[in-house]
Amino acid sequence: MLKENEIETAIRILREPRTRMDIVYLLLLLIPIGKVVSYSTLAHILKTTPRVIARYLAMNKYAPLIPCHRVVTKRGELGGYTPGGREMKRRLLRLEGVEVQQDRVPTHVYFDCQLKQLLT
DNA sequence: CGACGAAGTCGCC
DNA sequence: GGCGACTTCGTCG
Repeated sequence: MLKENEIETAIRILREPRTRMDIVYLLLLLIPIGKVVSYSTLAHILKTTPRVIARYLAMNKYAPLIPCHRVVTKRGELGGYTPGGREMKRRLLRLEGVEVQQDRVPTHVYFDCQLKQLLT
């Protein structure tokens, strides 16, 4: 169950995204359960670099309300996760049905192409 | 304002 | 598969 202030935050972001960070959060909400996207693609969409996307996600105080665990490396590695670390990230992904082996995700769970198409 | 450093990526070996 | 260079911008001084 969400806390009241979390709900308020979510609604605020949905109604009026104020920062580039908010935009990233909105994009994350488009990812279906069981799929992932790469830092690289998000960076491409926002015309910035993967490093910056990672920064935005790291600042995400609302995890896992904002599903930043669905963002992984372009080459199939898990990438980081701030509170809880890789352990937590792997667990969250598995809960959503993503098969993770040796901290890597298979290429067929990537949602990158569809996400780009949604935005054209 | 200037400097710092980070949840990545690419090219080279 | 490991290593170094490069990138961008929120935060801190």
